Amino acid sequence: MKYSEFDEIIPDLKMDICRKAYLENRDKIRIKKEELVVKNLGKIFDATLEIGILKGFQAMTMRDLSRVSGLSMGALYSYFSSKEQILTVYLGQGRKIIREVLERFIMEEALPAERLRTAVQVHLFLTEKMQEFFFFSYMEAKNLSSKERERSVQGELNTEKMFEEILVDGQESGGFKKQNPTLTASVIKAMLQDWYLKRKKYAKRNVHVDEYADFVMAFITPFCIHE
Amino acid sequence: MKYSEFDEIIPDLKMDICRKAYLENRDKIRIKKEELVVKNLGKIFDATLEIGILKGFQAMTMRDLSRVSGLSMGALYSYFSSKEQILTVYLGQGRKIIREVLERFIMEEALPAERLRTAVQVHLFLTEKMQEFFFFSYMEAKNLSSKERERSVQGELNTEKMFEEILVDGQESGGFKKQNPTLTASVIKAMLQDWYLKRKKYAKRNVHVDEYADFVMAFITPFCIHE
DNA sequence: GTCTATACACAGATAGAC
DNA sequence: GTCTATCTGTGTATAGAC
Repeated sequence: MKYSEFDEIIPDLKMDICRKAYLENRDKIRIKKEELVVKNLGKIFDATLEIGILKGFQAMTMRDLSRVSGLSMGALYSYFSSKEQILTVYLGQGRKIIREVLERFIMEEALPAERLRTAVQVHLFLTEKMQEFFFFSYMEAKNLSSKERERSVQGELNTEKMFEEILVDGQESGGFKKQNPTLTASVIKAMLQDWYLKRKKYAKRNVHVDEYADFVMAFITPFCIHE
Repeated sequence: MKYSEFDEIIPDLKMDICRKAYLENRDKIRIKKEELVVKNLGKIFDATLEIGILKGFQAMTMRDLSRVSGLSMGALYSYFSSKEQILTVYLGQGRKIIREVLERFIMEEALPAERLRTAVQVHLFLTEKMQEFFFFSYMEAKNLSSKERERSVQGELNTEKMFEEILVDGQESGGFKKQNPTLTASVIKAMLQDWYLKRKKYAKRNVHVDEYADFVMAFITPFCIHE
């Protein structure tokens, strides 16, 4: 699969986050017209991401957010009861959407070697599509409440677990070399994270996500798979 | 080399940072007794690191810093003229010390394969020894002034460049497989960064830094070196 | 539903006593 | 050199007009 194909298949994730955020927080949001809420949540989340990436969530003021989103301070507080809640809801819903997409794509493949390739590709393609969100999410995880932070860490561990299972499966059903699957999954994940944490570096070097995916596969193959 | 050996050879880096910070900022620091300044800079930097890791530098207040460091607000401001300056001086001096140590250890080796192993080990050992500093430095780089942030990015690129040079050298003088040295250096660095960014995860799994170093070498060897 | 104006708390920074 | 007390700006959050 190429990124261009993936990009066409995948739905509008931004809007999904907003709609899900509305549905799960209807009781807390004072505004009632669904269309309006979804539209304004979009403005709020976009602005949060933009400012948050630039100077961090803590340093973002509600006045900043008001200015960039185009909503007044008063309006913002009829969607969220606190600044902290914006972060919690945004990152929480994003995490759910991401998990859904990852699971949907990766479950399709049967052979371990193909599942490994697909997992690497889908992970990279998804982080390419939502690079800013992933970056922001990574950097701001520590500012979440301990309960939410725990969930965030767990989400990362699940991704790693998925790679570990593919590796164990490959070792058992043949074709994969014997190695420590936990550590291997861990460093594969580190390579994938570099793509969204250092996006600008790769852009400057004109490395396309398809090229990076191929490279990562070429790198891990001689260690993981008999040839 | 084992981490335990490295740990014994290496000087007291914390104190080096404080002493260097004093020497380069004598004009800006209102206190004049060297011994006293170095001691109090130690308290200030330790407290900054402790609070900064917990909730981020932006969220740390000068009152927090006063409480944890044991110095009054007034005293803090006779060492630094602003909160921002504490970050700039601390990260800047840390970066210099780190570069010195890296260069000193890695220049010793002659053969590319040995230099690669040493570079991996020294990098991991250094980040193990100063894990909190590296973590903090990574997370707070975006809060630096644009000039200082540029230096920070450049520091990372230099590390990568070092790996790239070892790889190119190995390819030219034989023994290393032909591959893209820039991308290879990039993912090696990603694996090394994971060690200090996810320190707690590895601690929970009882993975020692020596084991991780061996694993990283085992992982990159079949891709980089003819066997 | 959205706005402006404002309350109130707390941040960074400084003055001046000791 | 270090402290306490205090100034002043800015932050989050709300009240109430439209």
